[in-house]
Amino acid sequence: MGRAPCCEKVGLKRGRWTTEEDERLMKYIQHNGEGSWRSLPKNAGLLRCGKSCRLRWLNYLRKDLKRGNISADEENLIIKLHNTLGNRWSLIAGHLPGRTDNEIKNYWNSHLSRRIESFIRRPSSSNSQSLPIIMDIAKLNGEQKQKGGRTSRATSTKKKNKPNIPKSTRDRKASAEKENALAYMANQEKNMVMSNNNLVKSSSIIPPMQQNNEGEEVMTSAIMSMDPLSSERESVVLCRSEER
DNA sequence: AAGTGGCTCAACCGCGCGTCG
DNA sequence: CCGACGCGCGGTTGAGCCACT
Repeated sequence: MGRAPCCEKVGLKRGRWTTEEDERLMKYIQHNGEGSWRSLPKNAGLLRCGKSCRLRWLNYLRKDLKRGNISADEENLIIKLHNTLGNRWSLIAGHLPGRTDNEIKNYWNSHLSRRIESFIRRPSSSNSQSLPIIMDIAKLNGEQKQKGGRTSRATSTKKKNKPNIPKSTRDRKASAEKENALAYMANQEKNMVMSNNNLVKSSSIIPPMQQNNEGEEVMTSAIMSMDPLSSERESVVLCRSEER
């Protein structure tokens, strides 16, 4: 049983888009507007899945897209937003005009996460460009689920049929390194909370969501900055997310 | 020059949510 | 109320490029 596929995949084209397909899609949307993605390919004469058309339009063909490198300002904003929003790339993208969620997600995975990992691996290095370590108390408490709204894929029960087994030795190595890094980060984060018990008595005491003066629920998170010249924790700031 | 590994990013996949009949 | 449908989202994949040996 299960859910019907989003579209009939038999006979549909996949992979890279050709310029001809791009033009066809752009022309169609210019005349008919966005939406109705399911019927769009048929109406536009494209041998593509509706989803594929939507993705191509949103991530590549839209006029308001900003191409080129992510600026330092944008990068800082991404880091800040990722702290408050987590892996909610579409929300983060909403704060960065002309950038797509896919672009930000890729940038995070290929640039920023690696930089954060490498910084943590060398906490006493003299790298003054190092990023602040940003962490979320809710995650330490094992409370990753957000309240209401769309649930994060990370928390969903996925991979029933597809165990995450890397195929090549290269992939296995990368996977193992990533796991080591994540375990290390988790350990570091726990130590941070424990070693700053003036502010955080115990991660289990601080609720992941707290109420503000208006009675609204807000997420509490801790931003910990580390002096690159010292292995000591320099400061700990409790902050609240802007919106939830 | 050929082989290998690392990186980037466009595209795909699968699932959750909102809407509608 | 319930199920089907369409959309949107986040995670993952893999082709292509580049650097290094």
